[in-house]
Amino acid sequence: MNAQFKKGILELCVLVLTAKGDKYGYELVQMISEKFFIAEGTVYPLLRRLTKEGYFSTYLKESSGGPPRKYYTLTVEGRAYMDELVSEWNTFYEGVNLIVKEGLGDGAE
Amino acid sequence: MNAQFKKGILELCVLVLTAKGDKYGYELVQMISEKFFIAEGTVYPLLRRLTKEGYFSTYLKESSGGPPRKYYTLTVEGRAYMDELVSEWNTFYEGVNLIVKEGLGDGAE
DNA sequence: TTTAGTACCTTGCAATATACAGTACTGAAT
DNA sequence: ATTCAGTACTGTATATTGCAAGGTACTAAA
Repeated sequence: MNAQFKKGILELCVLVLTAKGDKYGYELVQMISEKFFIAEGTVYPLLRRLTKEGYFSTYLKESSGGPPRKYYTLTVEGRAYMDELVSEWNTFYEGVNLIVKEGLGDGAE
Repeated sequence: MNAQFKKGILELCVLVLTAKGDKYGYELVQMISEKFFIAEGTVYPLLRRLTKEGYFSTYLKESSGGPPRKYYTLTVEGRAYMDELVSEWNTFYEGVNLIVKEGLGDGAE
């Protein structure tokens, strides 16, 4: 999968995936990996950055069968930022799809 | 518009927009600008790179009302690469939309 | 002659995904 | 007992690419 496509989108992904409930890093890696390849080394720095920017708060929790997990909770600002990104994403991907349709010419232009 | 979203996608855009007929740089800038913001300084280097990589061939043509235009013609390799990118894009945006749906929970998860 | 529009080019910067390397815990297989 | 796979998090160096901001140069209208 084209690595460039993911720029900015992974941010959107981790934000929306924590919207309905706290998630830990490794769990997010697995959830996103179901849809397309993602490197572990990408997610953790991203989560740290978003936390630093105030979009997440975190807490540790013990795990049976491994080291403790760091859970990420979306803050109020995080939720607002997520809404903004989702809205931008919708505008964006629809625009791209129009261009693709226009270019490939399935009779709709 | 989030600048990161466009990484790699502008490449896809200029390729598909030349699929049905040769286009010149400024024209591509205008076509893409109808859907979302794009900086002129982004498109020209991109077109040069894709030409260097063998995906475009070019020719100059006089214009009434301005300097000569540089037209870009999609090569056979360019078309193959475009097909690949379109396919990757489709997989990608559908994956992202599933994640967004999953996260925002409109009952479909 | 000055401005707006057309049309192209170039450089430096910022953002971010990846590769790669490392730490550390648990449990099953050798 | 030890090795390995899986879980879980951290950190750094690198490559790619979009943007800002500058520039050149042509035509036509104010």
